[in-house]
Amino acid sequence: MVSHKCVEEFSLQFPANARAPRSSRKRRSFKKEEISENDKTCAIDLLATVAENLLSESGSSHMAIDKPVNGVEDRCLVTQKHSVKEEFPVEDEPLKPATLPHVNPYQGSLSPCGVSSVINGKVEIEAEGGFDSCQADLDLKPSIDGGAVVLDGVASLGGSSSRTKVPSMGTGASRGALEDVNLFSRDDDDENFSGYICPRVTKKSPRSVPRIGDRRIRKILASRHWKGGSRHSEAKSWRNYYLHHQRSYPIKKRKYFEHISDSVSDDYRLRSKMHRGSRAISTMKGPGASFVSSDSHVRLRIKSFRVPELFVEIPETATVGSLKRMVMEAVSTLLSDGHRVGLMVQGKKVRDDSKTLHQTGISQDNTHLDSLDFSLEPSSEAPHLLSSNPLGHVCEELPMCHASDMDTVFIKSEQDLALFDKETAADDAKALVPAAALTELLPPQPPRHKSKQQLQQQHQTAQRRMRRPFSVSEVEALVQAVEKLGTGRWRDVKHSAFEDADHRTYVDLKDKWKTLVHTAKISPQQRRGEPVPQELLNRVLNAHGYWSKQHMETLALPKPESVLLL
DNA sequence: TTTAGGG
DNA sequence: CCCTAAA
Repeated sequence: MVSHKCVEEFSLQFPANARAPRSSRKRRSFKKEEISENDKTCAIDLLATVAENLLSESGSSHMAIDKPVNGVEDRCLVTQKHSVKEEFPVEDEPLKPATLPHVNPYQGSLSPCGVSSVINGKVEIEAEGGFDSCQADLDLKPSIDGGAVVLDGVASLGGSSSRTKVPSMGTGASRGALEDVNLFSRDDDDENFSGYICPRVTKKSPRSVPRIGDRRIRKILASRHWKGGSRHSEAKSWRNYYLHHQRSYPIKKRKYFEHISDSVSDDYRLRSKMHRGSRAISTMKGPGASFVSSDSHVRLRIKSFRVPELFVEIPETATVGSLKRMVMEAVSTLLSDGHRVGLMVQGKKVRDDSKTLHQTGISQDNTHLDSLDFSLEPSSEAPHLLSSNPLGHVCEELPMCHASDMDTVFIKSEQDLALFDKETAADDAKALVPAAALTELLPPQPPRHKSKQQLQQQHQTAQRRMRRPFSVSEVEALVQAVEKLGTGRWRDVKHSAFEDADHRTYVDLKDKWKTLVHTAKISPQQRRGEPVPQELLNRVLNAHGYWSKQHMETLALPKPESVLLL
């Protein structure tokens, strides 16, 4: 009948392989590249460890070194009195009473930048925070005292924006260390504030002295790294992973930032706690919004268990889903795999990702902000994400939101806080929302180390696909297929005419048809891009009209035969 | 997963 | 192209 006639009318040649598996949409592939994490060294860690060991032997010290039980918050404390208290995470293996210093679990990643030298047992470090010209000076003076070495630490940090005293960290200017710096630095971070306090060589105290101590330390470090590497193998338990990454995190920096936060605004402060064994990995509440703005932006700070705090600025009109994705993107790059972000507002889980933040109650002018919790939830379906992604890269590589939707998207690490505050203080147009913290992860499975390229790949996957305008021949094939199959069978169209075009999904074809119809309806002057032959557009119009009528009739007369029979 | 539509 | 509600 009609349909038959239609087929006749639009009968065209089609590929014979019209039968194809339903799932033609190919996932974007990922390239892989190995990246070594074992090229990190840090002399200061060694120093600290040396001190620790020596102190443990002597029991005499001016620098208190405690060993809490894998405390996250308790890693290092800074007093306001120019004294430094260091706390080290617990080692997996008990420290051996060795005469040689052990490398402490911070390993190289703790302070990846800066230079120090060991000169006759004296270490001098000047660190620049890169934060409003803050500078930190740390003078460690090991001395022999009855067979015990005492490290006398004095640290101070001064700056216009903060007078907080913090210990500076980091030495070891090895290549690997510098690479780490880059890894954690934003490219546009002129001040090289890379998630750590980055000590640097003081101009007034040039280091041209032999580095016997350094060399020794590095050697030990290297061996330790080797050991550590073996432990990073598959057999490594999650706990090990957890601890390892806890160590890897620039603890000093984090503390530093907390301190800064406190000094800048107590509203930023967040408390975290560990919920080992709990399913919802962690949540953390913060007090209410700090700033209220007029441009309907909500700025969130998310404090992760392992990474410096993140800032998320996102329009209220953005969806919860995009917020979640942003958070997930940022966090997942630092985590292993298999997690997704959950969001709770005032204790209620927000499941509808399509809601806007404003609808959800996440807005600058309500009180829900004090009960905004993010959580990490194991997700079996979640794609494998990076186990460790430099935060700075997260900042740049988070274009998962439509540009049109996201006028401003920030995910900032805390080192930017000061600058940020300064910027916003001027126009006072932003809301700062303390966000929840991700304190602990529940690893569904051992983490996988992701490569640099995977990082880039993730970046790419977060982006919109490359634009690939349809060629005339593609349009021709599409028109042909639609003429034959109709406008409601895009999967068939795909398999009929675009079976081998992996980059053309049936959604793409449907969209293209949509635009073709539109193009055909508008005047040629209004058309853009490669001109489609008018002949093809006419066919588009024809087929569109025809199949539209078909659909209409199908809806109007679902059962014409039965009607006739009646 | 596919379809249908809005963004 | 993306995102999603529905089917």
